[in-house]
Amino acid sequence: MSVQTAKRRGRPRSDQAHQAILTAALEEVFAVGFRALGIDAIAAKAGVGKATIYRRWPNKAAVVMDAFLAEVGPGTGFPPAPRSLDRIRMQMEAQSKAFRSKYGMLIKSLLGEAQFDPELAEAFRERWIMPRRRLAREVIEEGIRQGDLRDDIDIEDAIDMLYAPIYYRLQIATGPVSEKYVDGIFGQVMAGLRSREKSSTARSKRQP
Amino acid sequence: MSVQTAKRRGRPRSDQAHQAILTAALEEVFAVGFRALGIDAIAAKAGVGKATIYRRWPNKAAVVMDAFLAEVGPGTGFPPAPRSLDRIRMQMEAQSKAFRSKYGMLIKSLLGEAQFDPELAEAFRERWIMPRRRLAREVIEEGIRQGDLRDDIDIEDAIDMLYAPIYYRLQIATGPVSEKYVDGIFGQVMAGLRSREKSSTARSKRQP
Amino acid sequence: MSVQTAKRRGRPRSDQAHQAILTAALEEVFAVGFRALGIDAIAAKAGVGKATIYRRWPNKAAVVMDAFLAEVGPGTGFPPAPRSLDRIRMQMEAQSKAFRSKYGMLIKSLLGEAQFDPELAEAFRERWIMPRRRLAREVIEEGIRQGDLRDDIDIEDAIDMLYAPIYYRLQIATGPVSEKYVDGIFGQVMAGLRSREKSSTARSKRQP
Amino acid sequence: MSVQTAKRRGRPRSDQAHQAILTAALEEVFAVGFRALGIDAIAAKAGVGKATIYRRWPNKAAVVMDAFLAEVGPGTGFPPAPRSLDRIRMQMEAQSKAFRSKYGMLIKSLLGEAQFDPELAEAFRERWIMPRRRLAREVIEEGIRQGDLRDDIDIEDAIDMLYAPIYYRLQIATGPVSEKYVDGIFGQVMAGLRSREKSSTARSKRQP
DNA sequence: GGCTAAGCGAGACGGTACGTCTAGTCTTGGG
DNA sequence: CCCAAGACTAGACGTACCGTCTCGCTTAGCC
Repeated sequence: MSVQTAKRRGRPRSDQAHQAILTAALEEVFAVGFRALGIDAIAAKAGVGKATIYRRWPNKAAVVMDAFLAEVGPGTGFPPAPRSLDRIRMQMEAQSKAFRSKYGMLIKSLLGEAQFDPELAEAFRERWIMPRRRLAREVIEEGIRQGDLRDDIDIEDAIDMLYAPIYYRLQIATGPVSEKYVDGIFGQVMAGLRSREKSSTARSKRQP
Repeated sequence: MSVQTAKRRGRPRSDQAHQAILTAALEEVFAVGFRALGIDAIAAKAGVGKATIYRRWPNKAAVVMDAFLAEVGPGTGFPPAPRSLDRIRMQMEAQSKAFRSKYGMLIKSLLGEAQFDPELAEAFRERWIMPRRRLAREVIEEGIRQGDLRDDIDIEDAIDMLYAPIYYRLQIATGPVSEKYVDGIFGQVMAGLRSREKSSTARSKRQP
Repeated sequence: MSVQTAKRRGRPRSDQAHQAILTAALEEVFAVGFRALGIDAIAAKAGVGKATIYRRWPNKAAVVMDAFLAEVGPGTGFPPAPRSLDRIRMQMEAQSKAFRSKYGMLIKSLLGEAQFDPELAEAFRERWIMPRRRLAREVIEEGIRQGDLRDDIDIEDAIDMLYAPIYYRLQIATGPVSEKYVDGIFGQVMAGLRSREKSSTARSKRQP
Repeated sequence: MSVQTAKRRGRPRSDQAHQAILTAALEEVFAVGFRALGIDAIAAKAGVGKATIYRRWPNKAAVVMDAFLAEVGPGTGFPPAPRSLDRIRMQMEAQSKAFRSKYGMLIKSLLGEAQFDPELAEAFRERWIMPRRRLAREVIEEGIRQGDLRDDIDIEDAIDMLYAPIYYRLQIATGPVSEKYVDGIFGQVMAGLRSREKSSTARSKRQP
């Protein structure tokens, strides 16, 4: 509120240029890959001076990060499901599906690059990882309230167990991030998190 | 057979240069970080021509990979423990301890870089990840034989659930890779993998 | 006629801004030199928008040219002297003195820049060089009338011989533009221009 | 002699690249002019990396200076003439002819640029100006020995009077650097430098 | 002992991207 | 129509690093 109240003087920044840059960045990164991507190429394709890019972002990783988030949106909401456990599984499957798509390469690249760029790392964490973790946390808390999950579990740890393997496979490629894999992880983790009294019902869902 | 048997003609490669390069690479990478590291700097510090490096490694990532592995050794063996579950936990704790040390940054960097370099990715997988997975697999199989773990679990998935969170936190830094964290993950995962029977009928599991 | 008579519409140009720009330009050029001088810096120091500068001058050279001329005035008139030859010498010495002052650098810079900028070259010639040449021409013509100088000399060539060496030394620095130097040039050139007859028959020269 | 005795180690600099750069620089400067000339263009045309240029010259002016001198050679020697005065005139005419050629623009540019670049200024003075001044000095001294010129003249001043006007016209363009102009200057200056006893002979040479 | 092959340190090479800079133009809201 | 502010396109600049190459030299095995 207070930040922009003092009306900025001078020519305002062009939203059109902003959008053109993000679009060009995304096209380029899909065309040539993250490493081969050059700021000059983005500027040329966007019909923009390099200075206009550097005025807004510190480096190409930040541009691509913004372009990526502008494309995939803030949080890929989930349709409600009767069983909260189903919602978790659906969430994981949606995530893994994104990883298998062309955006998987982008996430790989951004996470890889983030290992060398603390600011990018923070942006990746706060703008990509955390929104999804918060979603997951809500669903898990709902599962606890519904009695499907034990009430003594560590939710953060639970989220890690569910989602870390997906990132692990994306990055290390010990195997595909297939739907089958995700279901397997989900099932095994749930075996440890599920309430004793309901375990028979829950278990039968996927393998009747 | 023929490669090394037929004594190479000409001047043999200098082991001294080899070692100097690895040492210099490690010192440099700790001094300035992986990204800022340059082949020229390694060559200069090692008192070696650049060509001597390129004759042996394709790029700096490969050099650092070798230097790293030469330093940390092949597999950090584990002292046997009476309970196989204890061995798994000890193994995880040892791994996380390495991640917290100065080598954590190296692993972060190598895994990050591997996202852009398929050859490095394969080297990282085959020379760092897989040896440790094989170790883990042995211990888990032992746990199954001892009846501590159910015999219907997917061992690969189990390894992922145990170790992926450690890499996840190393890279995404949603929290520290502390001993407490590792124990928490271990406990929750084991809650789902452990045999229901109190390990008394362990021997009978393989012949139902 | 129409340009200024028909009262310009809209807000009139600010004389204050005009002066601020010239002052700022001169200060800057003395502070950082002509090459390092930037339009942005002038605008900032003058508290003026860049457009206000470009609305009045085509480039920085023109600004500095104007600032320079506004400072040194149109023509540095000379006090009359009994002997016209003395007036020429005095004029040369005054010129060389200006060259040794801080304005020398400005003249050097403007003349240097003029080699790349035809408009600046013309401005420099018409507004700096020519007024001084005309002054010199008058004095020489007076010398001829007085019989001190031969009446068959080429006045333009004479001016060149007298003044060119000063510019030559300013630019090429084969030696200082000292008073002694100027006197030497004056003396040698005069040796060739002076009337053979000891100025007694001066009046008779125009009717041979 | 001593400088290069300690045989340089490493790969020697390529004379071929050196030559290609100078040739390209000259072609480019004639094609687009000094100001519009870019290091990138030279590098591209020469088939050379930019670093190779910057390794040898500090900036484009230095490159063009070298290219220019390599083209016009060290000193444009003069054919001997019976009369030393004739040799001076011939020398001046040769110089002015060069100024009228395509090299005139180069000299203009280099001298203009030299006003902003002390190193270039020194190079221009020592490698272009001074060799020609030394030639002129020799001829003038010969003229004195032969008795054509007075023996009390200041030779440096005499050279300035003869040559400065040519540079003056080149730069300020108060008129063309024509042969007629040069002859005029020569004549008038000589009128002041010539020995009295021989003046009748010398004068009749050009206007019999 | 001479020959040939390969390795060695040094450092120049072509190439490419970077991020900075300046110029000159354009777009705001306000006078 | 002018003003200050500041964003805009365009493109040169000089740096840095990469991975290759070319020197003269050294170190080995083989003839």
